[in-house]
Amino acid sequence: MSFPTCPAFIGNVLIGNQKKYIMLDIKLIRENPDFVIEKLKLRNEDTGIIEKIQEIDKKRLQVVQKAEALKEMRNKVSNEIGVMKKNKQNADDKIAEMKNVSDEIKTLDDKLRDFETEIEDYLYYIPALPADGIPFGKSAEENVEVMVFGSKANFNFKVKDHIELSKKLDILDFERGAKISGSGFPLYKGKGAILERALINYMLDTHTSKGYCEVMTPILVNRASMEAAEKVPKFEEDMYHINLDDLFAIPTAEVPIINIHRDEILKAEDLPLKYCGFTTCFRREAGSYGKDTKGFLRVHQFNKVELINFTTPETSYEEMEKMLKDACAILEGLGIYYRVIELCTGDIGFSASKCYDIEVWSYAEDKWLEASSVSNCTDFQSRRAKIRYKKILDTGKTKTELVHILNGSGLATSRLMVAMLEANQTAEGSIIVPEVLRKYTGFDVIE
RNA sequence: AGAGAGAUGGCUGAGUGGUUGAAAGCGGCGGUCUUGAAAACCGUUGUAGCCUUACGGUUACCGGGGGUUCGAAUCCCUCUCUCUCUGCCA
Repeated sequence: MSFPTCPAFIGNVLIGNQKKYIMLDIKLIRENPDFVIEKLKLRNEDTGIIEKIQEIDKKRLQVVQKAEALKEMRNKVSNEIGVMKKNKQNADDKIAEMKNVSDEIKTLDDKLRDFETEIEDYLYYIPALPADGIPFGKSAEENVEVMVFGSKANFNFKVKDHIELSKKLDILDFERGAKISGSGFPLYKGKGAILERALINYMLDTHTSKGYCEVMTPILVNRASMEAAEKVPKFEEDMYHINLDDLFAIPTAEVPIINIHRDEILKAEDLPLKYCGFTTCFRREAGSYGKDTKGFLRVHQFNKVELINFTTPETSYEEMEKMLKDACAILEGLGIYYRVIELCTGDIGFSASKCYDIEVWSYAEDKWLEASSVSNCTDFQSRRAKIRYKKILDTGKTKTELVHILNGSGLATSRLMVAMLEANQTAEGSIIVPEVLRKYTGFDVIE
């Protein structure tokens, strides 16, 4: 999904959110602010927010120390009171004294909570720091093409777009989908529905054969899961939401799959932990205006196979390359002309440190369409979702450390369907089914 | 959906206001014994902050949040989840 760019820091305007969202490690800001500022500059972020955080953090620490010293006294004296009472001694003086101390502690704790909320509210607007070596750039125009697979086909007839093709073959019905639910809710029919099912099965079989554990997850999730996956409240208006039960329709399987291990400590020997899962995905696409809205190009409901990898910090970038290959393998199997681009610092998603996009060629639109996004979110999501693992140190001791989380679409069927229908059309307007799908469809051609 | 019961360390499970961060057992780790292993015995064994060069000290955590109290695993409120019975249902 696309993330809006981080809003600039403007005084207290952004403050006041009650929720707690720790995204960037406060320790990193505490210990190495220059590094953080340097990295944020690459993302064209206002870095004034860092100094503000440091300032509050200092005040916070003073309050913490004062409160803890008082608590130490309270604990000691309270124990003494207990002993005195046991010995039938009068402890009224001490109790009165401790009452005052307790009140003071309460005041300090309130203050502390305010500081922490304030810090977290600032942190909430700081995106993940870009990884080393990411191409610098301000916008999507400065993304870098990494590789191209295949070559553009030459058609000796005028190519039809996927809408025209599917209408003629009666495999997709956007009008009736709109009647049932609204625009952007496609209806698959006959061989169209079978082709969709074939694609999903082909993708799942391919991934599971490479060691991904297939999961079938809930597609309505609670608020806590959405928060852990960094989707809410920042993108709340992009979600379908069921008020009565406070449940969200997932925008991607990334949400439920990441939440499989929320608040868990994983075993080091289980990493990398790889999942693939098919789900239907729902996106309100609020504010996407009229851009790319034809047919399948932008829909509210679509099907997607998602790849998720929980791994160690040492191996996450290596694993990312593997995940990219796994996603590419699907397109290569289908014989689709595609390219991989590496997103520049100005275009990477909010929670990612590095991101590749896979784009498929649309002959009708005469342009590349984004079909997949493979991201390394490092510890950004795991910090909020509290997903850690026991790291075994050289000394033999263990240390609990945040895992790195990678996600990649492998892939969404809608854009893929656009590219596939267009690329496999014949002069007569029928569709040749790619070889790898035939064992799933049971037919070779749609005509 | 209604009625009842419950949620404690890696696991089982004690603990109902005062040195309880938490008995006991299991498991894990280290050791003694053994040619080796088992058994037995002895010791050790949670996480996260903060202070300290270190030794160490200290705070918080018994499902989540809030409250009462000098003091809460223990009392009160609230939320979530689990189990049993009843109802409904693909």
